Order: sequence, then structure tokens, then C-alpha cells
Amino acid sequence: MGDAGAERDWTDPACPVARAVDLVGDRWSLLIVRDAMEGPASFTGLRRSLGIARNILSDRLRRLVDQGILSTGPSGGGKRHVYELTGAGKDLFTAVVALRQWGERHAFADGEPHSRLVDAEGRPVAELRPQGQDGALLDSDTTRVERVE
Amino acid sequence: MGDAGAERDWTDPACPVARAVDLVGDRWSLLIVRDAMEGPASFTGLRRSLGIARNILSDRLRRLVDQGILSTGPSGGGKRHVYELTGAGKDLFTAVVALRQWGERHAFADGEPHSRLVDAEGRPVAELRPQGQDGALLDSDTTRVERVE
DNA sequence: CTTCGATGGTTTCAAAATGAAACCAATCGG
DNA sequence: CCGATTGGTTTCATTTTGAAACCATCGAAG
Repeated sequence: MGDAGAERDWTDPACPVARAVDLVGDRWSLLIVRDAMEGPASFTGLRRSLGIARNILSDRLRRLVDQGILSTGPSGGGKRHVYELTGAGKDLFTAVVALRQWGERHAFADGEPHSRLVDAEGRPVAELRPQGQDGALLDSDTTRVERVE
Repeated sequence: MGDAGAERDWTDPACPVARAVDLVGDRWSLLIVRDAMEGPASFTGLRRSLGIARNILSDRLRRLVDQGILSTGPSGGGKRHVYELTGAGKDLFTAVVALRQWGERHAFADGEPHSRLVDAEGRPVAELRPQGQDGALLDSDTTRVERVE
């Protein structure tokens, strides 16, 4: 991956979780990415969908492009208009799905309606489950963080 | 789930991703949860580990307890000291793992060292991969969000 | 070619969140 | 009883966010 952005001084330099949070863990970035998952997005499209302030959206888009998560490449004419996910951006799919599934399980009252993620045939996506290399299911009690020296 | 917290007016009420971000999508909450995954956590332990300001940590802990993600239950004596994950909190494991794996893939230069998540035998956790009910691998191109009316 | 509306911003300023530091009460070890 | 540690709260400065106004460009309609 191209080392595009200049973040420097991470909250916790050795922890991939902390770096991910530093990059996309604010109020808006992941929602912009969520929207961009549905296809190329425009400034006003995002604005309407999210209800975000213009200046903040402008800043977040610039930052996401700098970080290599979005591109506004010359696709379309080069006039800096359409935003789409890069490889790194698309790769956030799994994390967005994980947050979605957690939200479905814990952020809605019983019977409260919510959007769903489905495959091309309309069937819901299976629940993500962390496993070991041997296929055994894992959780926070059966794993540990191996700190790096 | 007990409707403990009072969040009200969500950024995007029907979207589980947005609700999850509203609940834990700030600079610190997920890192607090990450730390709590390793076992019961104390105020000063978290402070030292994260380098977070006292008042902010105090606020986040209160909020996470209100939201039913952490408990500071009477376990230990009832004197409001130890914080541990509730069921909903432990269930964030998958999302934290997904962010960790994304961070490992995209937030480190080649060869730059980082902590790893391993199982009880020290073997790395397998990469999470969204699948359909039939086991087919899915990504943002082969899924769509079914909006709720 | 002119005008009009929409798009994609930037600037300015007020309000809210964050952080550093000082302060404080309760507990614990000796 | 003494001093250190823990678990905070309060105060105040700094930073971030957001609403609103402003502005430049483009394409379509007249």
C-alpha cells in the first residue's frame, strides 16, 4: 500500500486496532465509507445521506483520500468530483459488516426495524465469527494479544 | 437487552452501522473495550495504558456503563472500582478483530512490527471473511443494503 | 451568449468536545 | 497516624465540530 497520508504520532503505535481507530474511528469516516460501499459517491450525495456539515465532509474526504481509503482519481474526467473506494477502502467491508452485525444485535429494541445487508439473491450475510487456524471458534477469553517488543 | 442508556436521536436511526458508530465510534471507547478484553480493568490501569485524560476517561466509562457495554457491578465489593465487559461488550470482539486485521493490512509499513492476536496455543487468529448463508465469499460488490421502509 | 440552477467547495464564527492541571476524598500499607 | 495510591471532579485553555454565508464552475435552457 502506498504510504500516502501523514498521520504520525499514533495513539498506540504498535496496536493495529488503535491505528485503525486513528484512521477511521471518528464520527463520520466509517459512515462515508459505508455509503461509498454502494458505489461511487458525490459530495452532495454524501451530504444529503449523512446530514454532515459541508466543511467537515470536505475535510474528511480530503483526509480519506490522503490516507488512501478513497480516490477521486481522474475517473470521469479528472475534475475532482466522484469519490470511490480504493482497495484499502473496500477492505474495510469486513469491519463495517462486523459493526453492523453488532449494532443489529445490541443497538435495536426487539422488533425495531433496521436496514439489512444481503447478497445478490437477497439472502442475509452470515454472522462473522473469529476462528483459529484450526477452525475453533474464538472470543476474548480464548485469545490474547501478543505484545511486540 | 436492557435499554439502559439514553442516546436518542441517532445519526441514522435505521442503520446498525450508524448506531454502532454512535455508541462506540469515538476516539477512545473502542480502545477502552480493547483493553477490557484482556480482563477486568481499573481506572488508572486504563489511564496508563491509553494516555487518556482523566475527565475524558471518567466520562467514557460512565457512558459505556450506561450503554450496557461495561459493568462496574458489585463484583469485588460494590465500591465502584473494577470495570469489565458485559455480554454486549464482549460481543464487540468480532468488530475489534476486524478493525485489527484491517489495521494490520493497511496501517503498517512493510516489516513494521505490531502486536498480534493469538489463541491459547499462540497461533494467530484466522482472517475474518464475510460469507453468504451458502458459504460464498462476499464483498461490497456482491452485497447490497436492503433499506427498510 | 446569457441566465439559472446545481454542484463542490471555502471562510467565518459560535458552540461543543477534548485535554492538562489542580484539587479532593477515601482507602491501604506500614 | 502517615504517606502514597486510587478514583475521581472541577476549572480553564485549546481543538474540533457545525451552521451559515459566500463563491467559483459547469451544463442546460432560452
